[in-house]
Amino acid sequence: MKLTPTVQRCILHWGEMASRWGVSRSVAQIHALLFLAPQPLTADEIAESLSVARSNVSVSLKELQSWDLVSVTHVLGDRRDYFQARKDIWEVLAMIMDGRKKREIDPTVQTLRECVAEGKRDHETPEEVKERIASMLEFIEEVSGWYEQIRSMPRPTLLKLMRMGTKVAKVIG
Amino acid sequence: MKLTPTVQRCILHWGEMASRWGVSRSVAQIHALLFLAPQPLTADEIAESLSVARSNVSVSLKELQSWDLVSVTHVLGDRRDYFQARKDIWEVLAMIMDGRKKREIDPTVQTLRECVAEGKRDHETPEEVKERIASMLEFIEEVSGWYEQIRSMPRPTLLKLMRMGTKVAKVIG
DNA sequence: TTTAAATTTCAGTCTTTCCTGAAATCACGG
DNA sequence: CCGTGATTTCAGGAAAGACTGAAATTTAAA
Repeated sequence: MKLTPTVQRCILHWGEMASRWGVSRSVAQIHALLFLAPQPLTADEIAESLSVARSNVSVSLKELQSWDLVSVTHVLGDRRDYFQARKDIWEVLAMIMDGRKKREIDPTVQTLRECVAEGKRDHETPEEVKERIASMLEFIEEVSGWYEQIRSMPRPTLLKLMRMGTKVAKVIG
Repeated sequence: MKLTPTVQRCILHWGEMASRWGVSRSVAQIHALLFLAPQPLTADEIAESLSVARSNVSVSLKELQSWDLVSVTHVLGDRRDYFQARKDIWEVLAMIMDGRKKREIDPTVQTLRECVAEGKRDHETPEEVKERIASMLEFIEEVSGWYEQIRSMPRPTLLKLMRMGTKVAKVIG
């Protein structure tokens, strides 16, 4: 399947951004392709469109599925898997944030908790340093908690809030 | 300068997280070290504490300075540069977000705008795809705009808002 | 079953990024 | 303006990560 120059450009840019965020280029490009694609695609179509190895597509799709960004569908009378991406951008963002929280933030909170606990019986680390570690933990926990709350809000409410911008500040006085 | 096990653990964990976010391990470790350090450190002290090459420290410090996370100070009668990191975690987060917005989000908006413009005279890309690109652009612009607003709020207001959590929703009814 | 298509695994290779150490440059006191 | 110590630059090496292609496995139709 041949990509139009406009689509190519989006996919290429997406791939470049990805590497800056610790995501492999293939994964990002495949995600971009599926996000833009009007219909679900087979792994072979993806491999051909992006000129990457079929096996790479397989691994990358597994990765995208683990992030809940891509799912599999089937076509009657066709054994091949067809892949489609979430199309709702808000959902996409939520999936990515949930994933990063689970994979990076939560383990960091865990480690910091252990460091703080360790600090209790550690007499070589200066108090000031221990306090900074503790306040870092507190900070991450606070932001995490806020994220959970935001996450639980119905989308229209969140949108309304966002669109109020700084005006919410006036309401809460 | 010898690091205590607790401090080492924090620095090591920070370094590991960094690579998942597209930041080099050295940069992250140096940042962690300076963030925890009670006093400013010289480049040599940093190199020794973390067992990395002096030149690596130099480059990494430049990187951290470009993010406005680290600054230079001097000690009377000492020619060497002393480095210190921002200690206010909220400020640290703000610097990182500002930096990523400037380096990744803004160029992405630029590219998407060009893609949308290109789409006007492009007749091979399906309408549906063009629309998805346009809505992606709109989405990023909306979130960016919201970020700018939040960014302009005084910290106490932001904190109050955050701590209200889902309760703000009730206020705006 | 058997067979063939579809998919996945994985060892090896390639790329990219990071880091080092030597040399160059800079900065300041004498 | 020379010399010493501090800092930076940069070419090359090392490490990490990504990608490929062949072989193995799975799947389902015949």
